[in-house]
Amino acid sequence: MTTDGSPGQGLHSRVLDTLGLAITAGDHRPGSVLRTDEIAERFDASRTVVREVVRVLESMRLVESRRRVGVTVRPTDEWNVYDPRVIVWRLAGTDRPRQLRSLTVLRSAVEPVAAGLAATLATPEQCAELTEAALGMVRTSRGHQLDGYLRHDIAFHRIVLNASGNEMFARLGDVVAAVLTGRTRHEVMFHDPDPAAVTLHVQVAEAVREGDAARAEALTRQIAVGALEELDVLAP
Amino acid sequence: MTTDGSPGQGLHSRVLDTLGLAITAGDHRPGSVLRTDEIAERFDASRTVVREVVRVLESMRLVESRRRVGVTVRPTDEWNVYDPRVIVWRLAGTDRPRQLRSLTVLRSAVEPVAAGLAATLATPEQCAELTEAALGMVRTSRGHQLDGYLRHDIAFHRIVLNASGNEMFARLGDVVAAVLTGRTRHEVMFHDPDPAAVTLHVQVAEAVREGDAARAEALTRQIAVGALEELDVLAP
DNA sequence: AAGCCTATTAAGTACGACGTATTCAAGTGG
DNA sequence: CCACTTGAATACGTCGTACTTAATAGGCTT
Repeated sequence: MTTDGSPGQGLHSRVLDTLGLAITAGDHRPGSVLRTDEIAERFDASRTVVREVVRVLESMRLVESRRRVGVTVRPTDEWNVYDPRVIVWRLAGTDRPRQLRSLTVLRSAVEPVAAGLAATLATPEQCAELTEAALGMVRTSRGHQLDGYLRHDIAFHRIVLNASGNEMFARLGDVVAAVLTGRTRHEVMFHDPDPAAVTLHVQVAEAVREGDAARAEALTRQIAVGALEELDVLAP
Repeated sequence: MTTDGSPGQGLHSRVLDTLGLAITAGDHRPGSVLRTDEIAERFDASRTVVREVVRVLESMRLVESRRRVGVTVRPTDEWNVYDPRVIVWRLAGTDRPRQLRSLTVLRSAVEPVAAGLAATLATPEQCAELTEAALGMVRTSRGHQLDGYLRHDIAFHRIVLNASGNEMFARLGDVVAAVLTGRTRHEVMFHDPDPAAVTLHVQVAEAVREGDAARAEALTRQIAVGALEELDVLAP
């Protein structure tokens, strides 16, 4: 509720969220048109509010508004798939598996490089936090403490991304959090996390602490490979 | 006018562009507040238009609008730095060097992985286009044909990103285009492109055509290293 | 001095009007 | 019969005003 693509309270947020979810879920096919008045009536909102919502959807490149024709849904490959709200919508919608795969592949590309940079740029404080997160993962890796494990896992990857010193990487923290959360909440509710993965995280923290960029990168790449393989088993 | 973060024609676009540019350039510091009525007067626009603009800026997480207080500029590290318009604004603004570096680092992480995927997923047609682009680079790499070279360079990287089959990668085509354009338009207006880089592009096309994922990835990583080194020479 | 209450402020929402570009179709001429 | 022009219809774009709501500041009470 506090962060990102949260529903919010106002009328605007409600309409935006509902419409965005419907579009990304495919309820309105690319090419189909919506009329502002229709939307206004459907949500019992004024045209003012609907227009503002449309402008935001337009900025996400989900739709295009043209005179005399209406608000047309754009082709999928033109969407701003990096917008946090779009990501949330798509993860909640029908093509969630595809989205999860896309994001995991993106992670597998970005995180190793981020870890390598972090190894040379991380402050002592960040190193301490990273070690703490890794130890937290170890502590919670047994006995169905998936909640706590997830929390430390997210913290770990967020710290690495932040410590990389690259703002573009840092902004992917929310994405990683969404992916990890989604994974936990769907599949592995039964068995504990893979011990090998836990070990790898500890080793990454170690490598970062020692400033060994190559090792941090290689180890993180192994984590990524594991995540991709896990996805291959579970997703179509 | 046709693509991305282009000014457009309407009043809305004009106000949005001017305000977005001003904010990203640091004319309005994070924490400072803007009032809707002020903006409306400043641009001689109605409150309606300004409100729609503010909603879009809010969706980019550049600002936050709160009752009784106004529109406050958010901290830099909360901005949606992946929004094409934000990227364009920042590339046109004062911290252009920092932005160029961030984007190049992102490229260096993503493009090698994308090339590896492309090697196994590219269609024959895409392979042909890729080869054609590489050959175009060779043809235009001598004799101050920087315009043509840039065009083929952009095409090359765009094809690789598209052929990777990952929508997140594909959407970075515009970013790469912006970076390459920016690089050409600023520094190397004098000497021809590095012959080694040209050769690497040809070899990448070759590797993709042959389905050699590891080689395509490694070669693209070399291109990325070159781009980073080039940046070190020119930027602070 | 601490806490409550009220007035103020600026955004949120709504409605009605007119401007304007774009489309479609009828009509005209070749 | 086809191509072009012209006009009407349409749905977004912009505007102004009025009212509502939430957050803040400042004064009042205890």
